[in-house]
Amino acid sequence: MSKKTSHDTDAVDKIIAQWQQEKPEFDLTAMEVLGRLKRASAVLAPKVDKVFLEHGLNQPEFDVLATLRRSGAPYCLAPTALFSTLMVTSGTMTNRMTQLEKKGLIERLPNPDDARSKLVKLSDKGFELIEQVLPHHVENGLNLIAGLDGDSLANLNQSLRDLLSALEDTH
Amino acid sequence: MSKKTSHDTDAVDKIIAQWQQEKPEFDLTAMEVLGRLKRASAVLAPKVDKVFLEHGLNQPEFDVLATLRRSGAPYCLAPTALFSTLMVTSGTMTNRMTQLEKKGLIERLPNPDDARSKLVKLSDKGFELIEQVLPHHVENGLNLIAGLDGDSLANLNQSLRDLLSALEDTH
DNA sequence: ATAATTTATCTTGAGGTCAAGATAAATTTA
DNA sequence: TAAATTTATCTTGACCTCAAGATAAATTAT
Repeated sequence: MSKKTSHDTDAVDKIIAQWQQEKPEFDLTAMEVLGRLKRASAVLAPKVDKVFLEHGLNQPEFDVLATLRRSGAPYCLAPTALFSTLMVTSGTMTNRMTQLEKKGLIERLPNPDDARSKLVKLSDKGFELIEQVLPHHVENGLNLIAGLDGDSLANLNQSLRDLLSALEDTH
Repeated sequence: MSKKTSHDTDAVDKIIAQWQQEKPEFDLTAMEVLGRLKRASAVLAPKVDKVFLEHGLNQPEFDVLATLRRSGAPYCLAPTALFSTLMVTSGTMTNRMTQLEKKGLIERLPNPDDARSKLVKLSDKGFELIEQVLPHHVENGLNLIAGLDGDSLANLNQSLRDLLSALEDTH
């Protein structure tokens, strides 16, 4: 039961130590941080999902509802706006919309400006559900990062922002 | 073409600004950093995969070969060791092994100690392939993080380690 | 030793995603 | 304006993953 004094190790340290042994000639800097990033995502994902599942949603469904909700009234976007923000293909978005419509959480309205698309709108039921889930999601997130002190958190956040803006800059 | 002076924004800043507008009563600290973590993984994944694809492998296949390779000679592990490390189910591992065996990249040997399992071993062909991919993978990783200066990188790495060891500690 | 339990893996069925191609509306060009 | 091109979405088929249940060997208890 190691206290988080300052020099705890994680699963990635062990992986890197193995590579160090087998491939001492490599610069493992990137593999280490990229491995950690991937692993952190993988470990966190199911813990985040848990809250959605308790409300009858899965992560993809939550993502759509949350995107609509945060876009502000009238909570209505074109499919292209949705799948661009969510970084999925149009086919994936079609599939999600079908599911959400089946559940009565969104409605599809004709787009007066462009007959090729139908607008996607949060239904009353969808709005109520997302309003209900959101506070639990926020709370859950705070618990998940509770193990980090303020400095670590601020560092993590800023470094990730740097990384993302560097990556997104490059197209 | 914003230079990375110091205050670049990323996609998550925009998302948080929307939530701020719609839900000013929430503490968004966690959503921000967790969102960034998820997004960074999502943006990086295909860029990492690219190298594997160029060598006829996908990410899951690479993960298996790499795990065997870094375990050291004789590059042979039980399926349980593999799927535990890789955080996937036994069924997923069965599936991956079938694919890799079909490609001749692994062999399955009887386990002298336990007849319930067959050991998974890197074939000569698998060994050669992973040796060939590895340097490109390492190089690619270094390029992907090239946008971060040394301090940011060290901070990111340590914060992620803190987070992971906190999460993994808790069972 | 034999039955009960645990451990290791495989099988099956369902779900989510993507790439590529199909449709159809909007826009541009001739 | 008619043809060509572009844009927005949907359809299809294949792939990867998981959860739950099936199988079979190893271990423990009686």
